[in-house]
Amino acid sequence: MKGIRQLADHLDISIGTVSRALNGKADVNPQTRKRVLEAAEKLGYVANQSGRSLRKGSTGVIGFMMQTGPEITGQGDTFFMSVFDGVQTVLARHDLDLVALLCSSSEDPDAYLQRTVARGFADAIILSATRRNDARFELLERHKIPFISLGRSLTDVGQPWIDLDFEGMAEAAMERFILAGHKDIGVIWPHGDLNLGYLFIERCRSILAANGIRLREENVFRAKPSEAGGYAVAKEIAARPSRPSAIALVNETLVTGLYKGLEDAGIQPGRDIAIVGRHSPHTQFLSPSLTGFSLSLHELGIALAETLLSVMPAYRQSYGDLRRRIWPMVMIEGGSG
Amino acid sequence: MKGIRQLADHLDISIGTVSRALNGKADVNPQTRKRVLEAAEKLGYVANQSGRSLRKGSTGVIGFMMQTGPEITGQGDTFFMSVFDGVQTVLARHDLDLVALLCSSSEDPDAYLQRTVARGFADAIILSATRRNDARFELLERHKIPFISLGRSLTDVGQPWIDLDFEGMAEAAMERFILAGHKDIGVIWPHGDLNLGYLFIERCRSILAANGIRLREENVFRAKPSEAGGYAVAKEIAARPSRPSAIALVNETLVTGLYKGLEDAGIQPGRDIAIVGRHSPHTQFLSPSLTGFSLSLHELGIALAETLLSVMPAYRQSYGDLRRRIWPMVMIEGGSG
DNA sequence: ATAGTTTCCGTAAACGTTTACGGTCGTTGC
DNA sequence: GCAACGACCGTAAACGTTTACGGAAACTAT
Repeated sequence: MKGIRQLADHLDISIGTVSRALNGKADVNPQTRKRVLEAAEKLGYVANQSGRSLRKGSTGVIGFMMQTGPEITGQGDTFFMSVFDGVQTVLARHDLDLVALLCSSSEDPDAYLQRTVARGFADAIILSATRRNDARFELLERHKIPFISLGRSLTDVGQPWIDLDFEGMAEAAMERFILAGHKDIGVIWPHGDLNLGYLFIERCRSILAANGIRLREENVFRAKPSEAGGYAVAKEIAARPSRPSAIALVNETLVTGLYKGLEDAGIQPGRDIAIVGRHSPHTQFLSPSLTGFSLSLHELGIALAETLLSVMPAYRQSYGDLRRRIWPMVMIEGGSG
Repeated sequence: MKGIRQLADHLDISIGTVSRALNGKADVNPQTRKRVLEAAEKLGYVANQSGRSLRKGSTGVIGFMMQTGPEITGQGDTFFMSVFDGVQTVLARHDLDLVALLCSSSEDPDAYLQRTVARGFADAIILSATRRNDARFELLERHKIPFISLGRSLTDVGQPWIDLDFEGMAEAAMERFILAGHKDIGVIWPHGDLNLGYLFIERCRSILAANGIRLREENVFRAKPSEAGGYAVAKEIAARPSRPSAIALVNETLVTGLYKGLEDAGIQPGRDIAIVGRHSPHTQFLSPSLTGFSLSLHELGIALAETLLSVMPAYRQSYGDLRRRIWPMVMIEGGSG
């Protein structure tokens, strides 16, 4: 089945009527509509995307931009797959499709985004891996394409965002450490320019300061957001003449490597060093069990989708004024700290 | 910058010339081409995707279909992100973009694919999570859209594929077990209808049979491809009056849960039960270290891209006749079996 | 100087839709 | 019996590109 032309010829009616029938417009005889629908189904006709979006000016696809490569910046990828699933449950109700816009690790994210939005590929976009200063925000604002971000940035063009409560996490972790009597506290700061790292570190620093404790610079460990990164930090800690008695981290992939590295050095998590981190499917079987923060990724996805729709003119009225949300996480107590 | 029309008016030349200049056609004055290119750059003009692909009949995008949801079917975690990165290094050379076509776990994969290909969304498609019998193959064949698959299927329409060497893995694992004197051997078969499970199990069975050992049915454990799935298998094993002395598995996400579950039951991997599995970033810090199979995901991605291009008419001549490949994995000896 | 050739550029058609507009026919209201 | 109206459908323009075609210069060869 080539196009609407063939379908119309086959039914011996005009393409206008066929189009109207297919799109559920009002002024078409119920009976002819039925004929059209059945024929389309039988012949497997689906409207060509290019023609349709050329005419309508919209594509019906929502893009979720993410970076590829062996090190997922900031999150693991079961993370995204679960979030996507939540996003789609909402989008499907509006006949919108979600695709992942994959930016190669060897390409500049800003240039990539520039290219794909100028091409008119997606009607709206969800950004992830937001950086401290993120030029993508201004780019999308300039192009007037609706978007939201998973994560805040210092760059602010007024768009809504949802961000995990890294600051609340920092507070809870630090207070827990302080209450337990720790004086020498360390923090792992994932490599890269992701804003979440800054948010976390700065809040840790201020909470400690408020309690008369100084976060010493040598206790701020930079690490790649991967198992190997966590392992490297453990080695570094082990090599210190004096090591922190507690450590907090924000990236869920680091923690397994960290555990292993510490154990290899004879340092037992929970006994010799307290650890507070993030939960993921990979952390559930650590021993001692991890004290960490957890959230429902599916629900996060739903919230992202709803927030995005709230900034899309065509859907704005159905969804209220969802602006910015700090997404809460719950702490699950374990034996690690 | 709206369209080519505005750009042409701004330069005071015709849109035809602008288009030719932009697309690197021969008959355009080098000087005007320079002018056009510079103006396009300055004004941020990029050709509209819908108009372009409507006219050309091709979109310049390659789709990689995958399922979303908390359980990545068949592969874990950073697997796909690394593969994508490899794919993109090749595609970028041809100005092709890769997007992930995300099929929600609540949607039928066949229907999803039907919809997206009929819409003319992508020029070519890479399929993953291939099932034992996979109707998607016939669908794409019928629509005459170039595609390959990561994984074989009983359904065969002649398209190229690349598949990990699960059978070689089965052979190596079984022979290793046999050589070590194991008589009671178990296998973990991931849930679902993925073909790789069948390939693995059947080859295990035949190798054992050739050595006079019968794979007992109660030693074939079905498990979800997740950490929790591995843990559940361990519990099941532990509950047995007599348990297998060796176990092989094909999914890399299972193994951490399996380790943990066994240890919780006082069964030590490597000492009380031999384990052979798959390597991934998450398995690198297990102790005892895993005896498992490993591969370069980046190179796999490159191979996938080249194979796909070899079935696309526009690129066929640049890439030879890449047909079907069993992708080798290397075994890394560890302490687990 | 003329014919032939090359270089460059403009014109217009085509790709597959959607939709504003207008037209036909039958029905209703007076 | 006529006007007004509603229900339905066909026509054609428009969306932003690419590209086949032809034509106007400028250049070359005779």
